[in-house]
Amino acid sequence: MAGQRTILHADMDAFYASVEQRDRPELRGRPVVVGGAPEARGVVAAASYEARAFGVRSALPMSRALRLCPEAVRVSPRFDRYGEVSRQVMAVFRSMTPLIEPLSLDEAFLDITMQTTAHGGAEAAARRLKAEVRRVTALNVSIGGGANKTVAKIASDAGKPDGLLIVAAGAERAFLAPLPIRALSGIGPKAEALLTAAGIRTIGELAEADAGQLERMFGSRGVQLREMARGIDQRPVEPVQERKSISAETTFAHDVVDGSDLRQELRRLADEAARRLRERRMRARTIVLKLRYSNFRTITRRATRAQPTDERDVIAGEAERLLDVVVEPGDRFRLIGVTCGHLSGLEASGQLSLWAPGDARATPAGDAKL
DNA sequence: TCTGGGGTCCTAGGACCC
DNA sequence: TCTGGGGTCCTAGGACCC
Repeated sequence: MAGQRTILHADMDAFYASVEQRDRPELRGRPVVVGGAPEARGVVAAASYEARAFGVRSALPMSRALRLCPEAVRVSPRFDRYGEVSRQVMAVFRSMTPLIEPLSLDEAFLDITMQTTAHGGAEAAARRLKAEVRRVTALNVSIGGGANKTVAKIASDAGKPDGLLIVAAGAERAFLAPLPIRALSGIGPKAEALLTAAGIRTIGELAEADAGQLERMFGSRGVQLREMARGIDQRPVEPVQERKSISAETTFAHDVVDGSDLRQELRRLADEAARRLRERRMRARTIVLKLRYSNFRTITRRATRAQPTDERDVIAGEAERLLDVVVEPGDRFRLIGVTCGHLSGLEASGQLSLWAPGDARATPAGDAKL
């Protein structure tokens, strides 16, 4: 049995919106919404706390967000910029422990089990991290801590914004019990609806639920969910994770019927995917074409090749072949995309290559997945 | 109100082999 | 005349996360 661990979950507050407010002082104190234009069918990628007061949330259609909050300033995302700031933040985390697992540009797990004593406890360590992130980036980070990932993650959410909440050893189950099931990572709209229909609304009720019933509802995941609800979670913090796919997709501002328009965008996406494959010194064996019809029905079609590739023309050719099989005259599409999967490093496909820092999702440079 | 773009993981069925 | 079991690879769709 592993001993008691100390896991932190660090999560930047309203990250993209906060970076914009920091970089553009005229935006401070105002509702800021980062995301695509409403005319281009954009959605909200991040909303400042001023905007959240109007009910604006991530993933909301931008048209609706701006109706909820007409005085909001919409800002197009600058992912390169967020990436730069992310690297600074991850470097701060890494200065405390090498055991960090980035989950996105603005979020990471840290295993500080070995550092806790030296820092005078988990709370002191978290306080130090918050101060250092603020010093380096002038941004706020919320930190949650506890015996495992589930507890740490929910604790960081519970403390937001600018939060710091450490759940004491032994108090996990009592901490989780009153919270809604939706607070658990892994329970989305569908699972929530199923559980609610079964009379299960809180994490505490999930912890007490019948194992057989959960297994019928969710398969093997059902029992895992109940364990999480009981505050039990042995998943390690994994600093290095292999990238499994690279994708590029476009939602058209207006539905597309014309085949040559589809083809043109598809070639552009293939080019983009190929470029990113080469950047990471990787090759793909599977090419996946993704199409979303105007009625939102989404299909995928894939082709697996004997040899991995990073060539634009090969990727485009496979994707176009799949497109020809699927598209019927008169079909209307709102999205087209390409995914390259079944990835291998160059050395695995017969070429000499040194270890490439871009290969892993988490790297020493703090390159979170983009 | 009309739904992004980047990902991960899981399930289930079919082909094929021994 | 009826019909194994295990393993691997592949495909399509869906739930979920940030």
